[in-house]
Amino acid sequence: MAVTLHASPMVLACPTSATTIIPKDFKAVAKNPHIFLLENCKTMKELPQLHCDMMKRGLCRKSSYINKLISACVEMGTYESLSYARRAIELFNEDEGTSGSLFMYNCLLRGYAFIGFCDEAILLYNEIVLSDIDPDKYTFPFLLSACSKAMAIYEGIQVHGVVIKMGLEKDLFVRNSLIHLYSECGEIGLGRKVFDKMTERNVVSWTSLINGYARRGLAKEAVSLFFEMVEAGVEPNSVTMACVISACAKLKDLGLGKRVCAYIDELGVKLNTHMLNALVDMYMKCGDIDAGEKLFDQCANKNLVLYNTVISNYIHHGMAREVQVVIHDMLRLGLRPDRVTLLSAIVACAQLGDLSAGKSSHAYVLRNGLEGWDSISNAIIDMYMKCGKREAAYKVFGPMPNKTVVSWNTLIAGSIRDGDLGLAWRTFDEMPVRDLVSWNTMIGALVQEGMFEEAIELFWEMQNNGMTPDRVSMVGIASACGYLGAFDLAKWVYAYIEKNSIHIDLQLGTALVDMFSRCGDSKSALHVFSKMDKQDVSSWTAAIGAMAMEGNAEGAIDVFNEMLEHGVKPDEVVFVVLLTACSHGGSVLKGRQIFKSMKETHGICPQIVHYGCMVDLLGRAGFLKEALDLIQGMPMEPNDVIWGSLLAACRIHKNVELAQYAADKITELAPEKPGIHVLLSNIYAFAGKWDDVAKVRLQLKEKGVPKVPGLSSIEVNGMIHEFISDDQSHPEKLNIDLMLKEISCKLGEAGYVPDITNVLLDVDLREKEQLLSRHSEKLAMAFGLITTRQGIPIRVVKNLRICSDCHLFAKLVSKLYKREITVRDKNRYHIFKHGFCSCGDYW
DNA sequence: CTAGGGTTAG
Repeated sequence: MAVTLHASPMVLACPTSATTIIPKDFKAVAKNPHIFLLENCKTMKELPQLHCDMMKRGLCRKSSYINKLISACVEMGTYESLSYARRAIELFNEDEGTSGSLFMYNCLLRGYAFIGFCDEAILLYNEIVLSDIDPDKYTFPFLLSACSKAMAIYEGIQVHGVVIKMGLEKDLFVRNSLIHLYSECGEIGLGRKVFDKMTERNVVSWTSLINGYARRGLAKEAVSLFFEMVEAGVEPNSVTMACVISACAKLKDLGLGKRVCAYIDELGVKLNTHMLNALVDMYMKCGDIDAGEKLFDQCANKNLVLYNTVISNYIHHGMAREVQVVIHDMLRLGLRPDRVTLLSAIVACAQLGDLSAGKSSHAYVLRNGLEGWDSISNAIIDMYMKCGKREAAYKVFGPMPNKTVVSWNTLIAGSIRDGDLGLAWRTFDEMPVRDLVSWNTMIGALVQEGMFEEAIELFWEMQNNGMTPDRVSMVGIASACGYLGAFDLAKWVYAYIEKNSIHIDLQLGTALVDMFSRCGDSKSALHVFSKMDKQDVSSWTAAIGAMAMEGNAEGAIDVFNEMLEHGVKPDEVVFVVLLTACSHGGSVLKGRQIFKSMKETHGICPQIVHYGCMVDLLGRAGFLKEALDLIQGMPMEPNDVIWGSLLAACRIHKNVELAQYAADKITELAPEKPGIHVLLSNIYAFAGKWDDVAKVRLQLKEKGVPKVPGLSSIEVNGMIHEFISDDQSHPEKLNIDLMLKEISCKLGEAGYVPDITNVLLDVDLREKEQLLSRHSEKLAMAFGLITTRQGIPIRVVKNLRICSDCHLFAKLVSKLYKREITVRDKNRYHIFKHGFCSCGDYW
């Protein structure tokens, strides 16, 4: 007695292209024209009419005709055609004296299996049972195959139970289907269990299991199982070989792939299209595009799948133009692109921002009824979003009957790309199911927007919602930690990655190096860097940046030279970091050399940022004249940043005249630039030119030029506390005030005199000191002294550059309170110990 | 009757 099954409500709509039916016998054709027509019926256009004609002639009472009709529908393989077949069986049942046979039902089940309509297959199965027909050993392979295609493990396990109840579990085909099911659904252990119990195994049993391991990424096991199979005396066929080759492709292990190829030669397995396809895929996935292309070009009769393989690999390597060329090529050969081709085509349009090609791809999709496949619709949404056509994207999304979490994620990512964080949030809130990608996307967006605390908060919230952070989550959170200088959290991040053995790839490795470097722990930064299994310019740049952060020019140059020894070609960015390191370290000589070598040795033309670095380097060191000469000899027009660097240098070296000149230039180029006026009035104030100070102040007021407020943060017990200048809002305000008073007394006794040159106003001395004493970094330091135990280092992060008074203040506090204090300002790290700073007072 | 190729979002 058979048992009925429960189907989940999800219905996958996946039409596929039809296959050609060729008549076998012309005499039979003449005798049975309807059979001939049915065998050649490839679309649903002609079928209803044919069916009608058959009914008129009473042919529909013959099961052989209905069987042919069902076959035709199964071959078409669309939801529409299969529903039609089902109606045909119903009509057949309604006729007196006829009822559907198990063969018919099995045939239709095969159709559902073919396109992975698991729920429809289960419903049909229930119908079979309810009409008192006992399913047989042919029924279950189809049913299981439908479950496999739909990745419906829950339904598959139910079917497995029924199989046992019906005593069919010893059938070889049923067992093979079960292995396949578990392999497809990633339950390789269950597949292995079925496999181990078998007394009789054939090549399909082995191949299914091998493929299961390959799919799980356990390519090593897959390959060794393959050798085991050969030893057991089972001869591998081309399917087995294709599976093994694709296992190598997944491993991205070209060496192993080549060894397997040699073995194939030895065994004498003939190369067929499937294997060739697997080979091309392997070469391309392993990064050897040329080898893949060569094989592809040599192939005499390329089929659709081979084209699709090449096209999708092009997409993966960002070769969107090549995709368009190849698609053009296949159209010329008369090959009809299918849904997989279209998917790549649309992705290519999205990458290129090619709206017109995207639109025609969309039209092709609609013409060929491919929109039912949700991946296609999602790709179209993404394409329209990337082409800046938000409305068109929503037009596709709105009526989509089969929205998935990917559809929602695509919208979110699109909104973020548009800079519409509000819309992204609303979409995030609105979506019915959120997955890891949804959370990671939002976290990434917050990081990009500079909302680091919020990013970290969302990171915890994500875990409260049952999500386990992955590699991508860690990349996002690592940069947030870096920017916040949240060292405790940074250490946790790294420990978490180690504990959960999250693979540190290029992206994550670089993020971690950067994180530790920004947290002032260059040792850990270099440690992570050395543990990365691969390094590129970006990761080397991050490592050099760790040196730059410390103002260690020598170290930066050493790492740079090491990079060159490893044969890594420098790019524009690495020189920016390198020159910055020289600037912070005061290495004028080295800086000049590196700047010169850019073009002469490395063939990289200095851009405006590099000139900016040089002006900064020269100006800071007091070579104001040389800096000015450099600016005036630049091959491009100097911008406000360049003049800003010079102005800052003038402030340090108190050159009022040149400062005025630079300030004029800046006002010309960027009248709204914040900070410049402050800097200039600073210089005037120093020179006692109070009239000019007043003028600048007036300008500031009139134009409403924004002044960036000083902002400092400190991490205590994993919590980030933020302070703005003259902060009155912190709950610990009273204690902080008391602490500041205490410090100021102690410092006064030690001979500390506030450095008031940084206060730009002609207010009286008392007021100046008052303003100074409430700088955000001082508040943060005081808070740190209150809340942490003796001997615990205090780490403060500031959004602007530290002022000279706070610098002096920190030095003395480090000595009097015997505390190590780290202040990361906009540019670099200052580590205060025993009354001295790591920057050597040069910053 | 069972096994193999191509797939979107961070």
